[in-house]
Amino acid sequence: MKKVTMADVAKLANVSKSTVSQYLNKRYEYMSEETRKRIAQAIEELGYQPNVIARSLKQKTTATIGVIVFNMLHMLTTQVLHAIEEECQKRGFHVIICNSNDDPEKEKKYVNMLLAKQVDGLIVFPTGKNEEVYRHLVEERFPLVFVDRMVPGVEVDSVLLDNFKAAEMAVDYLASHGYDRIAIVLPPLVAYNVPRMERFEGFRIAMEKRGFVVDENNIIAVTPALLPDELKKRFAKPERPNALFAINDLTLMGVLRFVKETDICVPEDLAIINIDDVPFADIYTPRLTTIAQPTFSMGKKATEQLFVQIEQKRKGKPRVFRFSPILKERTSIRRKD
Amino acid sequence: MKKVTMADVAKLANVSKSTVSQYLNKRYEYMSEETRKRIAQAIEELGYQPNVIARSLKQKTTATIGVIVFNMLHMLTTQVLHAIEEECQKRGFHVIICNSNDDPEKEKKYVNMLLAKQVDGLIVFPTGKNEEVYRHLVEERFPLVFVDRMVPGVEVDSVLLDNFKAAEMAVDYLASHGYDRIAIVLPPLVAYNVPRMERFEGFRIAMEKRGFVVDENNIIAVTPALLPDELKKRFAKPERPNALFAINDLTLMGVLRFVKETDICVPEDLAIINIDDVPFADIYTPRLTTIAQPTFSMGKKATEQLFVQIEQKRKGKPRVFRFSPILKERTSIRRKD
DNA sequence: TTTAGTTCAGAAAACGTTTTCATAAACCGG
DNA sequence: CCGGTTTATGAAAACGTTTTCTGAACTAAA
Repeated sequence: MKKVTMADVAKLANVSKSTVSQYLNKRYEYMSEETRKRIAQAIEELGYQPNVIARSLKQKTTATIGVIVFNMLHMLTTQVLHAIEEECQKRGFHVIICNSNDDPEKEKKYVNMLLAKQVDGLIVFPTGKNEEVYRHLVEERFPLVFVDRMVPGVEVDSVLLDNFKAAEMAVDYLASHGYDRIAIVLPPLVAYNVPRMERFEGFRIAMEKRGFVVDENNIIAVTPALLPDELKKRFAKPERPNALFAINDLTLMGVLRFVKETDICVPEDLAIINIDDVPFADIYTPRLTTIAQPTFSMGKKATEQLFVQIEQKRKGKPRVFRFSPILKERTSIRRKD
Repeated sequence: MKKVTMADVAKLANVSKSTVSQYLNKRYEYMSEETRKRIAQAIEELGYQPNVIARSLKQKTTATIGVIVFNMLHMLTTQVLHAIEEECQKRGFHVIICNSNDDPEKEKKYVNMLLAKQVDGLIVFPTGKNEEVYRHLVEERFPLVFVDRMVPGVEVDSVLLDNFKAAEMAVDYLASHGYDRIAIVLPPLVAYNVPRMERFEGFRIAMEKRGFVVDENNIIAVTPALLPDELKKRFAKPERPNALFAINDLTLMGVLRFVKETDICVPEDLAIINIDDVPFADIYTPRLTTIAQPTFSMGKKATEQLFVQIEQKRKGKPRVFRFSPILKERTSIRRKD
């Protein structure tokens, strides 16, 4: 479709391409009112639109960043993405979004494709299983920030929830409301999933600090799909927990499904708290007390941090930004007397 | 960071750039085993990665499409986006995602920026208020498909829910379960929002077909935030509805909030059905009967259709693809005797 | 030996910008 | 009227590819 180029404009306006280029870049210093008019007119007349690709080639900058996420359907992702888009929009940047689907191979492929496409920076929700790839990026001092997860051996600016605090918050809130048999429910622990580990560790430590013992039986680490059954098994055993701490929204769903399939009353028989605010928290019965992540701030921060890297080729040591979780007090926990 | 170019490879391999280019494009026809080896070796040694921007400039194609959505946080958007990404991934294409936030000005700006960036096609969840922009695109025969909404005066391939059928489905399901005072709840009607209009029209027609009269009082058209109050007002009046049809997930939230704030029992006092499946439908009490959109298929179709346009510069008349809604029978409606 | 294909590979011209540098024209004070 | 500034513009070389064309070297047929 688009055919008209700068040369056409130049011809019509009776000036050289250089002059048109100057005009477009608003370098009006030494340009007569007259020429300016003629160029404006020519552009108008031809409906000229500069070709950004050509400009990119010359300038070695594309005003585009890449974002690779490991799960597009996750609420957290959506919300952080939203903030990233908004921040980029402000700066006239575009966002290419890629879904690694938690597959390291795909993630690797995407990193390379995006580099080939000359993106100016990368925000990654890392699978965690591509150490060499990440490391290569930092060696090349390529602008990069991690979100949600971080990767142990790799030093990169990272934006994360303060997972310890979140877990501690959960335990404290439950304990201070009189609950004493707290179980944690989470997907199986794996080393490369840092937040998961941290939440679990935070839980353990907070429990100990409170003088609670963490019964093996009260660590319910199983993939979400199997959760309802696993919980039923647990509740068939003695010393039932009277509170459940679900490590994220997905496990919360498992917990709620379990609750629904049994005749357990929340919060009378069982208190529930979880990390990740969910859209239905307010309309569920009982209203769900949750520990929200400040997703919007996190996305904003990640983008800002990426831009400081882009602008001033990385100065000091990479930093890890920990965001404070936010307790949303509702009614799935009630003072126990 | 990246410095090594085709010229470097050529030098090291002792061949010309042209030959390297041939190699990269796998045009091995007239290339000696020997040269091939040397080039491969040189590429390996230098860690060469082709610059896609340069290629794009020459080839006038970027292997990138743009997607402009009017609401990034909407579930439908997320899911369709997911499908789009997946389809593009298969074809080695990238997706630039832009959020117009239902602001026509932003949408227009984005269209132009994406064109300037030479994307190969555009999938738009249109605001509906940019007729000239859309029209310009179709005049230029630029590959374009609309999703979710369509735009009356503009002929473009569009992927939509069969909204009439969805509304009819709701009415029929309610009616066949013995409900006779059905109210529709929706945001205020506006002409540029086609699905909203269609759902409303579908509702009216289905009601008439069933011999129901649609009482003015049973058209609750108000912005979601005000819904709970508006519903309370309605329920203070006589001839209360015994069933509510919420036109989408957002209005459903309003309805549920209302329910929660009163002592109305679902489904005993009031049946609820809505368009858009929601993630908590299964764990809510009662489990929510919904009319789901086949979001994944819709995203897939949109992408496929875009690619037929990209490949064979649009042949016949644009088509509108209507996707059948899917009734998810749960328990927020129960046979009324 | 010449001729006519083959096989291979390089030179050079695009693609549409930006940017540097040169220089023409106009002005200006003495 | 003359050098020196200032003001305004253009020529041309990049940027890193792809692609077309040309031609060298080799082979096989005449």
